[in-house]
Amino acid sequence: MKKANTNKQDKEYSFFQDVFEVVIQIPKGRVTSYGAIANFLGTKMSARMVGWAMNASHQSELSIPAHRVVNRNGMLTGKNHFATPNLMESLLKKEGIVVENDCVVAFKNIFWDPLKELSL
DNA sequence: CGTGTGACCGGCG
DNA sequence: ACGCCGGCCACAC
Repeated sequence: MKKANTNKQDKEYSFFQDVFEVVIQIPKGRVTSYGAIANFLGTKMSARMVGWAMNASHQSELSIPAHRVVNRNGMLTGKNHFATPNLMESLLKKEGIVVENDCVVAFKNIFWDPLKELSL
């Protein structure tokens, strides 16, 4: 047994868990972008990982409000990965967020930056 | 152990 | 203004 390969094995928490923790803390009626979360984690360049983590959110036992996470354009890019494509939009509307043409209206207004909010 | 992929972002032509 | 391309990290096969 050698191979130690990824030493992060030592950590029980995975990159996903970190992302979930942040997403869960998103206030109701607010939205954030993958890049913002990635930046908060320190990997702004790898915003893709955030999206990837969201993919695992379905398997996560925790309830991950992935519908509050959109791309920097405010577009519901990940809606296709939900149980139903219209689920993401429905959830957002329920929270008072206006969605039009799969795009969050006033995205900048309700944008929630973990770096600014959590980093206080 | 190598390769591929992925719900992104930013830069360049 | 628009479209294409590379990059970056983590996970699955």
